Parts: sequence; C-alpha cells; structure tokens
Amino acid sequence: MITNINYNHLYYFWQVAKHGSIASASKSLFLTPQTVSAQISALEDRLGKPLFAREGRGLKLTEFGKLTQHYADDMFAIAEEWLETTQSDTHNQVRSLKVGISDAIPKSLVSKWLAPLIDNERITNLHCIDGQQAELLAQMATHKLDLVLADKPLDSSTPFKVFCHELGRSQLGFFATQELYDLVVTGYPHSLAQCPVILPAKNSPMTNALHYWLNELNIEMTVAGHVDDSALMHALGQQGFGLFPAPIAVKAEIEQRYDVHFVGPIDNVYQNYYAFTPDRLIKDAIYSEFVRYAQKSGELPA
Amino acid sequence: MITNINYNHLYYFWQVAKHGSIASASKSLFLTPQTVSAQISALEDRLGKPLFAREGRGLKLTEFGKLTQHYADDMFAIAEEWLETTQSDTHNQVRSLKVGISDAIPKSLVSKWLAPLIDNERITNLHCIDGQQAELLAQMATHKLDLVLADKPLDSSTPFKVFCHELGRSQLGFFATQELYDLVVTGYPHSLAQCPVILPAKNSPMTNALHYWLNELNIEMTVAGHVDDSALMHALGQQGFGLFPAPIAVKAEIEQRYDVHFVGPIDNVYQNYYAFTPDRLIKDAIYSEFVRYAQKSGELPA
DNA sequence: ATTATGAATTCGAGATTTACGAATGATCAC
DNA sequence: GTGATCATTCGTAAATCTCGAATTCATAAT
Repeated sequence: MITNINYNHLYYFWQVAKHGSIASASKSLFLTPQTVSAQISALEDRLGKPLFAREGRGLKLTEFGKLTQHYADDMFAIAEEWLETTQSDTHNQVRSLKVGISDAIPKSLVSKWLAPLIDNERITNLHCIDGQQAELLAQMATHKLDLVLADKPLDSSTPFKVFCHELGRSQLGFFATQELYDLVVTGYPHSLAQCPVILPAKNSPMTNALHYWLNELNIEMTVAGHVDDSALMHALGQQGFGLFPAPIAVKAEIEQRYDVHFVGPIDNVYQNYYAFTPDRLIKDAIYSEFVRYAQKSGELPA
Repeated sequence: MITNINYNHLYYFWQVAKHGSIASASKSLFLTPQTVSAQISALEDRLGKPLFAREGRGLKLTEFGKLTQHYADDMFAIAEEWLETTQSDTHNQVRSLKVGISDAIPKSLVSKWLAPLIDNERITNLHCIDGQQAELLAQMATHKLDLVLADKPLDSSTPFKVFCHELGRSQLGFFATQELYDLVVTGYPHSLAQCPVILPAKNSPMTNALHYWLNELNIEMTVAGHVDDSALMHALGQQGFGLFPAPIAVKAEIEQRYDVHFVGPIDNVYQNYYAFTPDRLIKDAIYSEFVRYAQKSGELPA
C-alpha cells in the first residue's frame, strides 16, 4: 500500500533546508530537534531516498534534496502568500512586501517611494532584491515577489498577467567629479565632447535617448563604458572614470553620496519609472497605495 | 499561541474542492468521509473562516474557499510534478505529459508527433489543452504544463527560462471547397484575386508571410476574415466561407476531414513549429525524445 | 405524504502519529 | 582531553487521526 505524502513533513524539510540545520529549524518551528529529525526521517522513508547526507555533525542536502528544496521553495512561497493575503485581519491588511528593483533604478528614489508606507506603519516587513527586470518578473510570477520596479514598460507579449503602472519620470542630467566638472562646465553641453561618459546598457531606453540627443546637438562623445547597474555606474563615476547620467530627481543624494557635481541637464531625456504588480486581487490595497504615493512624489522636475 | 498550518489539511481541502464533495474525495484519499470532514473543519478553525458553505446536502466553496483553492492548485501542481519527476523509478521514468497546444497548430500534426511516444508506451497519461501561446507559457511557468507547442519563436524578453526547440516547418498551401476550387484552380495563383480568403490572426507570422507573397506576385485578395484558431478556420473554409491556407504536411487529413481540395502551394511561405520546454532537468529524457521524434517526422515537403 | 437515498456531520473509542525528556554518538574548537 | 554543539535513538505521554455507529438534513422515489 502506497501511502500519501505527508505535506507537513515536507514543510519541516523545507524549514531545515532553509535554515541549514535541524537545530536552527527546530527553534523557529517551536519543536525539539528530535521531533524534526524523526519527521525528516519519516519523509525520507516515504520517498525512498535520503534528502540529506549526514556530514560531520551537520547535514548536507543530497542532489535529490536540493531538487526537492527547489520545488518546496516554489510551493511554500505560494503558501506564504496565501496566508499573508487571507489571514491578515481585515483592517490591518498586509504587513509585508517583497519588492524587486531593477538595477537601473537609483536606490534613493526607491527609498523615497517606499518611505511613506514604512512611516505609516503600513508595512513592517520589507524585503527588497536587486536584479534584471526579466528575472524579477519571473520571480513575481512564481509568487516570490509582490512588486517590481523598473525603468522600461513591458512588451505586451509577456506570457502571464501583470499590470503595469506608470509612476512618473525624471529628467536626466550629467554628474562628474570636481576635476571633470571643471573641464566641461563651461560651454556645456558642447564641452561634453572633451570628456568620456559612462552609459547604461546598450539599447536601454536611457542610452538610446541619450544618443539621439547627442546626435541632434552634433556632439561626439567618447563612451568610457556601458554599465548595467546604476549603483556601479555612480561608483565608477566617483572614481573619475567619466561623466555619468542620472535622474535629476535624486541630484542631492547623488552629489552628496558620491562626491560629484551636477554638470547640467539633458534636454528631453527622461528616465521613466514603472511598477509591475501581479494578477492577484488581495494585496490590491497596498499596491494602489504604493502607486499613489509614488506617483505623487514622482512629480519631478520636468 | 498561534499554531502552524497543517499542510495535510490543506491537501485534503484541495482534494475536496477538486472533487466537489467530501464523499467523492474521501474515496480517492482512501479515507472515510467523517475523517475528511473533521480535518476540513480543523483547517477552517485554524484559518478562522469557513472554506465551504454547507448548502443543501452538499458543499459549496465560499469566496475565501475559492481563493484558497486557487493557491492550493498552484501549490499542489508543483508537488505533483515533484513527485512525478523524483518518484518515478529510474528506468521507467516519467509516464505522464501535459502538453499545451497553440490554437494555430493543426491538431493532426500534433497527434503525428505524439504518436511515437504513445505507441512506445513511453507515455500512458497524456493531457492536452488548447490555448494561446502566451497563456500556455504562463501555465508552463507555474508547473501546470510540461511542454508547449506553437508556431512562433519567443522574443528573448520572456521573464522566465524556457528552452525553445525548432521542430521543423511545413510549406503552406490553399484549400477550398469544390465550388471555390473550380473557380480558382486554373490560373493559380493569380486566379486568387477572384475569391475571398480566410487568414490567421493579423500580425501572426503566417499572415505576414502571406501578405508579402501576395504583394510580390501583385495579387490583390479579398480577406474574408481573420481567425485565430486553426480548427475554426478549417471549419469556416468547409462552409465555403473562403479559401484558407494550411500546412501541406497535413494535406491528406485536411482534404478528407473537411471535404475540401488542395488548390496549390504558396511559394516560400512556411509555418514553423516550435516546442517549448521549461527549465527543469528531470523530464529531460522525455523532452528530448519528443523533440527528436517530432523533428524526424518534421522533414516535410520543402 | 411517506419512504428511501445520499450527503455531511457528531460522538466516542481505538489506533496512530507526533512530540518531548533523557541518553548516546559524533564532531569540532580550544 | 574537555566542553560545546549537533544529530540521533529510545521510551513514553500527549495529541491527532481515523473509523464505526448513530444523527441530521435535503433531495428523490413511490
């Protein structure tokens, strides 16, 4: 007689796999290690193969264990969202938010957007991760993220349902170290020809818009490099690697944090901001709250 | 003290929600109805709200129950795939396959491709569903499908990892009822101008290629309509609604089933076939087997 | 209207599972 | 070697799961 899988055992396994040890997992489960150990053994017996290899005084996932963890990750991410969205008492609503932030977006802008929600105590548990837009959307599809922030809209052909909200936009400007600043500040923007620039990824909307602008003005610049990550771009800029573009909305933060100066604006070149939310109705309240806040604070220098 | 969720209870709930009644679910769980009923009640107590409304002598999901079922669907779809891919004994491998088939693909081609796997007894449990490519890929991402067949490749920007395999292609030809056939068969393809045609969706690769071909030959045709679903297109064609294009690879089936005649080929216009598989390693064996079979049988009239 | 049938449920008792304390090994840090 | 940390084994107590019998209720049959 083949018995059913005990999904509680799988839950215990998942906790152990996450924590890396029975001892630590048993604490967070409010159980004793013996218990957890026994349940894991029961699951292994049921499955016919070991999930962990006993190594030294600890455990190590077997290949089969790793695979199982992967599946369990996906499963319990859904379960957690289910509980979060259905168990939170009606007037206190959801209290946690997992946000994916595209590399291209300045972090200081994000914290500006999120600040009202945190100040309000609407959210007590914020979890942010970085990454590329496509990766983040994939994680949202599998319930591992609630919200994705990015600087490009979505080609309509995305397989799964996501909603795309426009948050606003900010004009771009060039920033540079003192040394470079002195070099180009007079005669801007035509003086730009004198100096290398760091640009975002090729074919990113920002880069394209920039090239168009330079073309219009008949300026030929030296491209020092293309960098995907905005934080890295700023850091390189700080080293004097070249001028770099950044949204004017965060001028103050950029100047202060990276010890650079604002050189000048880039006419008609904007970075747009979008928020993506999944096709789930329950967290709606917090979604719309976020979007509303962000759009309001997003009325940035035109 | 807030207790943990018992995921076995959730599993019982899921079964009941699927079967529509405790009586039926309890059979498939090899338990008695009292037991299942009690476990469901326990879960409802833990969650604080009822999952079912007792209605007459049966059960009906509450709104909360429906939502929960939705989450449970997603969770246990993953669990089932996990068990299927890890529990199947090593040399007998996987025996079930869930295939999503894009509307645009002629079903007779699909059955040709799948036949070897079924004849071989490699697969004993085949589940096919129809739909639009994007929808199907979304379902694959959430583990509800193992394989998707479609007629267009994928823009690289798909958020999640899928592998795209080229299966082959078939030249297209026009088909028509006897009456229309008589009208256009002489002087083909220029005679096409005399007769309305049914085309696939606007902007589908097939439609674009067709327009290009017609343009080249300087033929102006009347478009009777655009139809997404290949089966529907054939049915309309059978009614004499107009000529319709179809892959020559299934000429015989089309002629026989829809009682139409092959009018003539369309030069340099092909329908391409692609198989999409998810980023999961375990079902690899059956995937590659399928792709190999399909590619072999896909060497179609050039 | 009365009787059956099919469904969910309640109750109580027994079987099973789960959980813990105590004790045992095994490993690591010192 | 000593003490600390971790997983595990064993035996037992508590919780739970499960089932049979009986109950309730709504529908179906007569």
